[in-house]
Amino acid sequence: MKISTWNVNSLAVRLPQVLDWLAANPVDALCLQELKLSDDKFPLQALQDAGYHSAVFGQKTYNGVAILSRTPARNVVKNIVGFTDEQSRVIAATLDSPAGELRVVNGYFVNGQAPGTDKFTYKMKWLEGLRNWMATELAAHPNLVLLGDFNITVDDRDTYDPEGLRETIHHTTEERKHFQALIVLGLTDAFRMFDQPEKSYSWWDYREMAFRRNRGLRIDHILVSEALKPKVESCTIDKLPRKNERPSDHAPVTVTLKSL
DNA sequence: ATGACGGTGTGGCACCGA
Repeated sequence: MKISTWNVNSLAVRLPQVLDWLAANPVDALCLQELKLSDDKFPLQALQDAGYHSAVFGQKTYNGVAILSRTPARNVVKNIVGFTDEQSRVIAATLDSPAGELRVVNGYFVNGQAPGTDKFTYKMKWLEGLRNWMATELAAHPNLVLLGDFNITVDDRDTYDPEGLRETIHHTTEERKHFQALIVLGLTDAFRMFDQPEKSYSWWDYREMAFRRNRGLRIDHILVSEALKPKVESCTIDKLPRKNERPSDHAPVTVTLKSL
């Protein structure tokens, strides 16, 4: 089973690229973030023609998440249970495979702007709400992946300038503590289960030729539960779509699970 | 460097992302 995450930065603009990518990478599920469109504008038919069901939690202009899957999603939950949120940032669903079921939690984590701002405070509260809810989700679903755009670098390997960006947004001790709180629940960063190329990133600024200079961050993550850990075969970042015309600023990340 | 680029919605720009 292959599950992917991709922040597409507007599905209206990126639909052709998503369809091309799915044709080349027929994954079992693709979790999207930053749809930037309301549910009525979601390209349900085009994705169905490509062989995918869609569970959608859209929002006009900002945010918006969806789970595309080969088999229909069950028990869909929108946003963090127990945390009131005006913004469409989380969608969870259960997917079936011949070998069992998989709970997929897809999140577009809060950006947070800068430490000390209201948006940073919102990010911290949001992360606390997510952690609390994930404890319950994990108890109910042993086979679980939490994936998406975390807007957090885990450590110095995840950033092109660990010194210069120390304690700036996506690099603060406070954000990383919240990430570790998810790890403590029994989740594992699938990407770091394997040897990876140095300077592996999943996001590059559109400005200053950041992609060509590989000045990026690894902020898109796939965390797997304890029960899934022995099944993880690989976890990779696909930089190819970032080389397209009109690319998203993020690259898709894919985990492969054996015997599921 | 309060910049850059690219998205949205609005309206000839402002706001936001990371």
